[in-house]
Amino acid sequence: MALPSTYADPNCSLARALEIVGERWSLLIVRDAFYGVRRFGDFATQLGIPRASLNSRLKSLVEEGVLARETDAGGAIEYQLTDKGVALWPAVRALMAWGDEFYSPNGAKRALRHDQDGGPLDAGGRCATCGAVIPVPEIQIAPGPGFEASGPAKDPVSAVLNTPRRLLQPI
Amino acid sequence: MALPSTYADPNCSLARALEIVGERWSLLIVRDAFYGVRRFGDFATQLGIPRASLNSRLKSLVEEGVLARETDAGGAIEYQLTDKGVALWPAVRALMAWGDEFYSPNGAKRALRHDQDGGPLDAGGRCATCGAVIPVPEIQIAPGPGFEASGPAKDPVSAVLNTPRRLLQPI
DNA sequence: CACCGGTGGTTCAGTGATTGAACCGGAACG
DNA sequence: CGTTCCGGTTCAATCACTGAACCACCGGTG
Repeated sequence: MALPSTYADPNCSLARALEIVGERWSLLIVRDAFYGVRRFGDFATQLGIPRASLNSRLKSLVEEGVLARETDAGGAIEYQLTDKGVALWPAVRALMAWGDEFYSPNGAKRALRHDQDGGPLDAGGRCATCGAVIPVPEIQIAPGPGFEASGPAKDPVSAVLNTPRRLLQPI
Repeated sequence: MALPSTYADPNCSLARALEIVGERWSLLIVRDAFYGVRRFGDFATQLGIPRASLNSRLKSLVEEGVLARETDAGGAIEYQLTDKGVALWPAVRALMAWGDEFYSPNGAKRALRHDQDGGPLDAGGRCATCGAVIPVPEIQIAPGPGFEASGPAKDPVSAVLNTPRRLLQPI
């Protein structure tokens, strides 16, 4: 989306939201951030996105306050979801659910569970066991019935990502 | 998004979903379809989208089965949401809610209610009065507290759209 | 200090998509 | 007939994305 002329409609929050996360790659970067990816190089290899595009997207996501760019103890740069970024989870989940429903005949590619009690999450993000809406850090993600294993993982990062783990847990 | 090389990741339903509705304008077209817009010209003036782009998007959405292109009794062409298109509602609602939360300080720009009993809908699409998850055709949409009236409506279509009405109800 | 690998980031030409404005053609109307 | 409405197309100009090579910094190591 062009920065100069945007979607314009001042009374549509969807248009506003899409100005931020509607560009190519943006939501996939956010998804990876939910999965625990934090490093520039990991985003690049994981998504297969050109480094120039990745840099531009990270920059705009940081500007908009969806991601925070931080230097960790070892001096390495880390991109982490802010609260505003984490608030995108329902949208990400809804789109994933739609993709699962219409393009994954064998069931969800990723199964979501409540990490505390193991209950599966319904379409609304509610745990079937305890009935509560589960906060993001307590959500466990694992390969689901529709997952298609493509041989042993190519790179170490996706190997880790295809293992059951909690959202936001750093790699 | 390019048709040739896509997001690739075969195990991510988000990537799959974004291949369909992730292109510029696509989700806004779907939103307008929820609002009841059905005609080519109405989409064009309502969204301010170039007609060539609109045509290309409508074509791909029809190909993907999100919209259906039909000729009505009077011979006019109408684009309507299919069941698959209507299934995008939770994603659209989630993104609208995110936009409202972070970019509309005075509250939601559009208020959602259960048409049957007038109960407001929560973030999960549940009616506060009857407690049920409300099906799309029973959802009423109206200007909310964050709505910014910009003088009398310019064109008759947006005039109608800024009036309380049910989703999917043709203009 | 010279060298080295890892990592975040930049540059740049080539390609493809988006834009806006003008144009096309059929159908309904007078 | 001439006009208007409407879905759709054409086209040049612009803009964004891509891929591959390159750069700069940093912390070791010899």
